Parts: sequence; structure tokens; C-alpha cells
Amino acid sequence: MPRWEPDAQERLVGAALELFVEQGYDNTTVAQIAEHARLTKSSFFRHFPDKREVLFAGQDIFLKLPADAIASAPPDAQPLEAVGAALEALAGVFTPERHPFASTRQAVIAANSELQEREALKRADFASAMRRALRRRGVPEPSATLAAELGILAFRAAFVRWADPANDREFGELARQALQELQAAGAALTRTPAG
Amino acid sequence: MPRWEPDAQERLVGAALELFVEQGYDNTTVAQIAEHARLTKSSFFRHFPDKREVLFAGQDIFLKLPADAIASAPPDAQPLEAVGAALEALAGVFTPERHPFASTRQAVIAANSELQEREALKRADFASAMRRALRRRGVPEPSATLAAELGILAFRAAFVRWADPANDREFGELARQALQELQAAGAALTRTPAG
DNA sequence: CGGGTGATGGGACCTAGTCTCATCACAATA
DNA sequence: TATTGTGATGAGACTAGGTCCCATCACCCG
Repeated sequence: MPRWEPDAQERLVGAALELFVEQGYDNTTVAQIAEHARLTKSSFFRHFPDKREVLFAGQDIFLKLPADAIASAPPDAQPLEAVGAALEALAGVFTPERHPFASTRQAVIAANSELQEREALKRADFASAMRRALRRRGVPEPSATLAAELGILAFRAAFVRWADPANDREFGELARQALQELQAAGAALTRTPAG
Repeated sequence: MPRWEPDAQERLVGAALELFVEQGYDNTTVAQIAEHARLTKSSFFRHFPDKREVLFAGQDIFLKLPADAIASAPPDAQPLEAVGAALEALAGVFTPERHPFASTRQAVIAANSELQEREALKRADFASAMRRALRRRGVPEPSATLAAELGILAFRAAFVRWADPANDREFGELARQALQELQAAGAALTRTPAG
């Protein structure tokens, strides 16, 4: 039995998303979000370091799951195979139930450059985590960085397709496909060296 | 004869960098920067939309120069050749005179995540500009995105090497080399398809 | 029943950023 | 010389994000 009304953080996230959709990110104050979650501004900042973070709660798994997947890939797996495993490790995050939330959230982010800025930083951290995991496998530079960035590109493409309202395919499958498409494009690009 | 003391923007940038180095980005207020440039807080925000932007003044050329270079590349040039031309178009920006400023600035950014966030966004805009320029040449997706991102990776690697105090090589040359290294790594990665 | 513990409320405080209005330095013109 | 226009600046009020500190409250444990 919780001491106070439970799930404060989830309430804040829900209230924030709701208000952002209704009246926009800029026109919503932290005090409003907190109020709608039956909390105060003080408590909001106990749960999130700043206003933007309320839309990036729990994103730490994007650092841990893929890195673990890369670390535990077969020793003889190629870098891009490990990256593929990293993306598939995230399939559990993108379930059909979370589809409405994810697409709404993405629409809010797309409407605000402050949020896109934060998202860009998160992606950079994501890429960095995969890069480090690949380095630990002995993948040299610049291959590790390149493979990690290919993973990010595949992730972005897969997410866009997954978030489409008409989509009914599973994220891991979309990610695998996106990675293969990038691989094919990369092979085409590097087949005829530039310079 | 200028009406007021000239070069207000340059004075603000100089004052900001100086203060950021001395006492850190967080511990420096906009009012302090303005004061050191013999201006007021009001004027600061007339020259820059926010505090971070003072370190990204004039970065618009990173959108225009590369895009123009890609647009004016020979019609039969491969995507990565166009990207190479885009990076070389920036050589004029990275002159030896700007070396001290650039490396100091980069050290300040490296010490503050708020600034890294802004830099990540700028890089995304940079990549997007190159991607669009490639699309206008008829390069299909995902090749355009991939080539643009390879350009960003090459740019980052080249900049790090150029900014090294011991470096005496020209930026365009470093960029070309970085791009070729990435190309080689990409060929190695895609030689043995994953999955 | 009294003392921890952790989440919360409340409010003071600082600074980034916006907005409005007055002022100033100079140019152009009469 | 006087007038008027223009663009950059100064000044100050105001909002909101974010920090900090302290009191309070709900519950657990001894």
C-alpha cells in the first residue's frame, strides 16, 4: 500500500503529454503539468531534471539493452550483425500497446525544436553506447563508429515505419530490414570509390 | 565612421568565450557577457536568440557552402564525391588563424552538455542540408541520407584532427582522407552481409 | 507510542528570455 | 542650421525554468 497516490512519475508524463497536445509545449508550464498530476512544481523537478526530460523518461534502456546485446553477441559475429541484435533487443519496448503513446509523443517532439535538440542528444548517447560496446568487442575505429551510426539510421527508419498508424509489423523485423537496406545502399556507395 | 562602437557581435562572442574559459559556461551570466562587451543584456538578445548561440555565430555557412558544392558538382559525380566536395568547400572556414579560437570553443562545448545538445542539433541540420542537396541531384533514399551521414562523420573526424595543436595539415585534405577511411571501413563492413 | 525515512508542499531566489518604450548617434534633407 | 528619419542601444517590467532550503506528512519499525 503506497504512502501517497502512486505512480507520480507516470502521472506527470501522462499529464505532460496531454497538455502538450492540447495547448503546445511552449504554452504549457511545469506548474500546470504538476497540477494536472496532482503534484507541485517542486515534485516535478524531483522526478525530472528539466521540463524536456518528461518526454524522455526511461530512455536509459536505449543505452543498456543494445549495449548488452552487442556484448553478448557471438564472438565471431560481424559488427553489423551485433548491431542488428542491438536493435532487436529493443523490440520489447515497441509493443502495439505503446504505439499510440509513441506516435503522439513523436508528434509533440516534431513540433518543437527544443525537444528535437534533446532528442538529438539522446541519439548521440545511444550511438556512443553502441560504439563503445563494439569497441569492447575489438572492432577498430572508424568501423565501430560507422557501424553504430548505421544502427542509429536503421533505428530511425524502423521507428518511422513502426509508428505509422497503418503499420502492423513488429519493430525487430522493421529494424532488420532497415539495416539491410542501409547495407545495400552502403555497398552501392562504396562500390565505386569517390576521389 | 560607425555610430556606436563597431563589431558588437564579435565583441559579444569574444567576451563570452573569454568568460566561459575563465569561470565556466554555467557560472557566466548573459549580463556579464554583455557588460564585458560594453553592452547590455537587451542588446545581447538582439544579436543572439539565446545564450548558447553566441558560440554558434555564423554557422549558417555550414548549411549553404556544402549544399552549394553538392549542387554544383559534376552531374556524373558519385554521391560520395559530391560529399567530398561539400567538405572541401569548408576549407576556407578552417584557416590557421581561426585555429586557436576553434579549439578553445570546442573545449568549452565539450565541458557543457547544454552546448553539446545545441551542437548535436546543428550537426543534424548540417546533415539534413547535405541530404536534401543530394536528393536534388537525384540520389535516392536511403543512399542520400547515408552519404550525408558519412559526410558528417568525416567532418567530425577531420575537425578533431585539424583542431589538434600539433596539426599543420589543411582541413580539406584531412576531410578527404577521413572520408576515404570511412569508405574503406564501410566496404569492409558491407562485404560480409549481416543476418 | 515515539523516532526514522522518504516523498511532498511551499516559498524564496536566480537567471534566461520576451516585450515595450525611451533615447541616442548619425544621416539626409531642406 | 534645423528637422526628421533610422537603426542600434538602454532600461525596466514581466514570465517561466530551475535551484535550494525547510517544514510537513504518511508510513514503517522498534
